[in-house]
Amino acid sequence: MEHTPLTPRQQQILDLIQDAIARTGAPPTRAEIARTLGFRSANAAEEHLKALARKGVLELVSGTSRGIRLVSDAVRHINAARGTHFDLPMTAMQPLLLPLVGRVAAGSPILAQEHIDQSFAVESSMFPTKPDYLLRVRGMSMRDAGILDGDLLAVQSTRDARNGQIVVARLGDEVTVKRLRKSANGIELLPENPDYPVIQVGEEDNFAIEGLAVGLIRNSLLL
Amino acid sequence: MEHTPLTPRQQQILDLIQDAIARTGAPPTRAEIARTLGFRSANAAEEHLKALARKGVLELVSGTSRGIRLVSDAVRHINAARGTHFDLPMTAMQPLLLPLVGRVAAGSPILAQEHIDQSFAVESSMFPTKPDYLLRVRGMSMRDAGILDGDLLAVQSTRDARNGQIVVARLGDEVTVKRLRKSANGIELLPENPDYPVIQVGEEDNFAIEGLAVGLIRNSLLL
DNA sequence: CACAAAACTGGTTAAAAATACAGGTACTGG
DNA sequence: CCAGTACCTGTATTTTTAACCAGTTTTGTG
Repeated sequence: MEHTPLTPRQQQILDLIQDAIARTGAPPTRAEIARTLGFRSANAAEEHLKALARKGVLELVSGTSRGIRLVSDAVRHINAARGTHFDLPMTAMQPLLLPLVGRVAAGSPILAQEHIDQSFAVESSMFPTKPDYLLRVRGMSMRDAGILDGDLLAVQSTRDARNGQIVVARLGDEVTVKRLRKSANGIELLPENPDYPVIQVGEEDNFAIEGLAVGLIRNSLLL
Repeated sequence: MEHTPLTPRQQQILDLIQDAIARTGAPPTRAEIARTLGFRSANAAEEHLKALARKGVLELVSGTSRGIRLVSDAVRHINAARGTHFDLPMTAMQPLLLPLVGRVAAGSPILAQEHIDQSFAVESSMFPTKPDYLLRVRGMSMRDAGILDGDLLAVQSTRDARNGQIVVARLGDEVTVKRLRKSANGIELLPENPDYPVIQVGEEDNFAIEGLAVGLIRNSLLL
């Protein structure tokens, strides 16, 4: 059952399906195909799928959503997806594996246990300074600095921060992210949200700077 | 993510999902899970999925059929390891080289030329959906969503966005980042900053969704 | 030119699917 | 004993999706 060659358009549809599977883990719907290619009707996609099914490169499972099965023969390089991204030779980058440590208190500080959820590989050149770990931010006390609940803060372990920098600070057993202010009166930790109080650091507070915020990653942007 | 171990039942659900993907090429629906395990209500499956999502072994894509995404095994295995940071086994990660395209207008939109400044390698599992490029955000129109001037927005090229998602949209020659609102009255682009106006999309506006914001990287945090 | 296949637009309909809500049982740690 | 969690049943509602029908435009070919 040697297949009739595919038309360019049909090949495009097939590539799109492979790409969707690679991206999302599931085949696309008719409507998604149509939208991606700019069709104004899902029926255009439907007919293409039927044509591809007739030619034997895929199989349609009737009545089930996303019921498109690629026939194994059509297993080709998934990388020939979209021109915009491509895989990187393994040797080309210098990855750091940064542990993601448990959620930090950011509001009225909650204790943060040093529990490593998982790790992320990031390129060492991604941030101006090499971070040592990622910290999941809890709370909205730094909202106006664009640091939101759930964000991953890239932190460099250091005891040495300058005035005005955003730091990870420990107060007793609790860890918090704040802007540092050193003045004649002593040290203050400033939230970036008027709903939260400024923290005055006392002598007996068991205070320490744990690290310096050097970057931020947000992966919870999608609804 | 063995921080919370799975219950036997939850492990069973997870195995079932992997099996379904292996056999049919797509994740199962709630009803299919329920049927396979003999549940009389699909809601039982729904709740198991939510529990698994809370424990981080999978992700649920809201509103889409079969919207179950398994978090890559590789990532989970790495998590068992500890230490501050260390080099990554070559096989363990799948790096993407994302081009950083020129600045986007975010305020009163300025045109954005598609000029690739440089590229960044990121781990494909860093964001819930695979991005295609990074876009440097210009302006403060999305300030209250925590997207600031200079941030790198991870964008997936797609024409297909849901109501309320943050999109990269083109209006004529200009590119802008806004929250999408689709209603009976038509399409609106909402800024997340009261100082900026809501954009009503007209029929003749040469409007198109360029992509979907899936994540954010800020490397300008250091003073 | 004539004609067919390919490639669509536009609309309809019924099934499939997600998802919320309101319960109900069994077990477990404090 | 109580609260919390895991694990379910059953019902309901709204989207999403597949699938079909009836046309139109484009394109290649004899």
